[in-house]
Amino acid sequence: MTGQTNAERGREVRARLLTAAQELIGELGWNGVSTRILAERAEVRPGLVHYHFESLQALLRQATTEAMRPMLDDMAALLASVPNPADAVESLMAEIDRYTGTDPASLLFIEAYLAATRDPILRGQMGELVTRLRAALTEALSASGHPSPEEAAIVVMAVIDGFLLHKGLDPRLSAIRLAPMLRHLTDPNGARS
Amino acid sequence: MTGQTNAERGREVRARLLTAAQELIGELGWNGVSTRILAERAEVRPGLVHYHFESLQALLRQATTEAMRPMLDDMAALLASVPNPADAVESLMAEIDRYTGTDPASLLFIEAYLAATRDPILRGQMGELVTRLRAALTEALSASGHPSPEEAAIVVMAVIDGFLLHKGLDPRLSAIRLAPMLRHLTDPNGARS
DNA sequence: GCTAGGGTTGGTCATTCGTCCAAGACGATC
DNA sequence: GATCGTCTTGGACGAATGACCAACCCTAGC
Repeated sequence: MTGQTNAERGREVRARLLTAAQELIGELGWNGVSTRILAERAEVRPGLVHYHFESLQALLRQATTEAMRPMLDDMAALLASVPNPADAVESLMAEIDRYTGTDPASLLFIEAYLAATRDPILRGQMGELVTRLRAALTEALSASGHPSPEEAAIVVMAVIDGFLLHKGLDPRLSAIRLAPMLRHLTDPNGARS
Repeated sequence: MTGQTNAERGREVRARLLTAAQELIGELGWNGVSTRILAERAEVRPGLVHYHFESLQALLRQATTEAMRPMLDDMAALLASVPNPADAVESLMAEIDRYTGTDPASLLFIEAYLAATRDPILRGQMGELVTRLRAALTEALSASGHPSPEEAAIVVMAVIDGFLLHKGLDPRLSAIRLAPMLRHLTDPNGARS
């Protein structure tokens, strides 16, 4: 049918399985994703799962990190594109309002945090990603003259994930409404004791 | 052996199953708790699970709300016991440092948020509990003259859960270090734009 | 003393699970 | 056009799952 080579089809199956996993982790939960459901969503035979991946856990791990990395990289890029990190945080909050807290993308992140507490390998990979973004935010806050950049970075990152958690329970919550408070927190002139 | 009446033993079995569920949800994840593992932890025969509870989901729901309610009530009581809500928030942050983010108690909460996005009944019950605490915090902040009490309450609650999420990834994180920032956020004199 | 009813037991039911594997299919290389 | 390596298929394996049930135990109340 299509002029695909043998190896190309293999790569595509890999990709389909990974994106299917990214969707299903959010929809069914980390432990709710089975090899057969995964294969069905990817429109692939169940046997292929263990041909392309060492185990189901390994597949879920890879799907998670491959979903998180570009997202966090985008945030870091946003941070580097504006002179004042407080502006980056504000546009980040606006971005967050496009998620409901019950969509697969949001839930994938939360599920990943939980799975990381039970999977040392995943914990290492995620820890590196998250720590790197937090370090970038700390750096930016420090450069803008913030008196306690590391603490502010921790708070901002905690607010983002915690807010999504709560928005899943109450969809009426709005992130952009919190922007003034966070600006206050991240602005060098506002966070003095 | 013991002078237990028939109904007393039934009540005890119920209680044992509920506390076992509270432990296991955090240890294995919401979907990782099975009737047999649950019964084993509670030192009870597997058949009793479906005698005392309508379904496994119903058991997990009840275990979750019964664990959350006293915890949130304690927070509300702490809030009511001091004149300045900023003081309550600070001692709350000190309390949080007693959790590692990987202990069953912390993880039970996070798992519950996730499960609530897939179980409308649980969502309703948890939503009520969380909304009530947030309302109490909003009220207290408002009474202390905070310019935007609701937003500050949302941020504080998000920070708490989000911080636990991140602490699971990086145990070195310290909550009490964030106290000055949150005091700034919750103090009526510090949060003016 | 006897009976009614809540509590308990041990087991069964059909499904689903993760993992594995022999056999076949396919495209690239010589 | 034969051969090689990669990819794919369909099925199998033992183990675990949620739910259910008839039979049994025990105590409270008559």
